[in-house]
Amino acid sequence: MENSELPAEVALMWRLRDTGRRGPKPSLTLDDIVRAAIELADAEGLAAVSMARVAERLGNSTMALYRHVKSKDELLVLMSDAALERPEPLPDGIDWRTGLTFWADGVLTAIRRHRWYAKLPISGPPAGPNNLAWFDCALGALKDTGLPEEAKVGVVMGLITYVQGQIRVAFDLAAGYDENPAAFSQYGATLARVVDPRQLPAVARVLEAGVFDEVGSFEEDSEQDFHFGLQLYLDGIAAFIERVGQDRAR
Amino acid sequence: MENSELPAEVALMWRLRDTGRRGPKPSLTLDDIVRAAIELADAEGLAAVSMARVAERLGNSTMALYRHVKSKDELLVLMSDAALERPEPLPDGIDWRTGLTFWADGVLTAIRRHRWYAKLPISGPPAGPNNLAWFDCALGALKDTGLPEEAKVGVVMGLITYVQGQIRVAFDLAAGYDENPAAFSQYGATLARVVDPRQLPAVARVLEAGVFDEVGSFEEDSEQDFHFGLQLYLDGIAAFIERVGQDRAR
DNA sequence: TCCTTACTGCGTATCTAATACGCTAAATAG
DNA sequence: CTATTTAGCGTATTAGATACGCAGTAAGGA
Repeated sequence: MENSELPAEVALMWRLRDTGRRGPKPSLTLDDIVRAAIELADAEGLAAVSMARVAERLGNSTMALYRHVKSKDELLVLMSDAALERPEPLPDGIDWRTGLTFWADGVLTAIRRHRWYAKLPISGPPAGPNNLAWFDCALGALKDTGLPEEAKVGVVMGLITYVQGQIRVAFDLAAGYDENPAAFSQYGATLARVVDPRQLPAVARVLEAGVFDEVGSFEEDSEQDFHFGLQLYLDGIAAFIERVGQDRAR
Repeated sequence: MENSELPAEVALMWRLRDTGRRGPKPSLTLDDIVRAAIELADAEGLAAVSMARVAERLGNSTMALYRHVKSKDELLVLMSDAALERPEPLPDGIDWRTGLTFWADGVLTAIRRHRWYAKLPISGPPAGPNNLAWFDCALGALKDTGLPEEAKVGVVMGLITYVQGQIRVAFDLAAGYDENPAAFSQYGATLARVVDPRQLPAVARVLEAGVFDEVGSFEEDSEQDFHFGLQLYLDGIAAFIERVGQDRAR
């Protein structure tokens, strides 16, 4: 029960701080702070999250926050766990592929509510309660595949990376689009202007095929890209499961 | 030849600015600035890259830089293209799978030289000369697969996302490890302390199997993870190529 | 009950960074 | 030779993180 040995941020995420007995009643709670920061980020983006703005939102002074978090980075870590609410548990008896697709859609939906999530730096392997719940959920989907535990972890880590990467790209592009739509609709034309077919023959071929000529609705396009790439990765997992099963049968 | 219609950053990346005739000779060039910024980031990390530090490195004043770049963000965009030197062209007649593996290893090597690269925000689809060269290289590897151009683009975009995501995670974790190695070696123990097997059965199973008990050398582990995930994705591509080939045969 | 002490909120001050603005001087076009 | 551009740069403004220390509060012990 020695919380002292746990990394500070982990203890905070699980709210394991030994509640101090003496002194004034805190008028702020960690939950308040994290919630306010998340609301601010939702409303005005991650860049708007400053200690001062968060404190203002709570009607407190800036420095009061530092009684509850060691630094802004620590606050960001707490936000990153709190933003992902608990996953819906997977329906029972579902096959792994359907399960992981369901899971990936869930991640996408959860992060869509907090687009800044994809911009946060990764501070370590999943350790907060919500992140671990998602991790558990994905691992659980692989329950009946016969993969050894270590392989499940590898598969899920790769999937997380893929999913978060795809989301990050999609949101960054969408943000760039909102900022300067012209640059995007011109994309094909711009490339055509700049690409020398002798230097970049494959890009030139793509341009000639007109792939970049019209960029449809971003939301739809990126949703399609997301699922397309996801299916590729899931096909890869299927091949891997097959391979491991055969090795084992021998 | 109207450069005016090109997005400003693209024109800069391709160095298409119409060289001003009048006025004093510039003592700084854009290349100097970008090179200095990259050296600084290599040496002390992205956080050390401030306009002041870059200028200092060049023996100029801070504000002089603003004659060449509109903002720090623009400088970051220029850095992100300049940091990826040209790819080695793929050996001729190589099959797509070997080609993409070679390509992915090349990306990994290139980014390893500039670890901050993985932290940069994505500002748009590839548009700089170096980024496009890598894009071309990957597309070229799929030349003989019979995939339609649009599908090639989708496959390559997904691959880029996967590769960069994996690299980002690996470097962030490595940075976290350097900062606080204890937190990593304790990871398994920490989870064991905090995980309730009824709440997170799959994670508990992984812990019981001892998967997180010893975390080997990070460089090696992440290299293995990188290739493992890459192979999964490539298996997925193989399945996709197969499928498209069959559809076409019908 | 009163004192000790841990703990809270917060004012102040410092440091770092981005960048707007406007001046001066250098080239070159005409 | 003058008007026009443009480079470099000094100054000042704004924003943000966070160190430091004071003052008041409430629980535990005497």
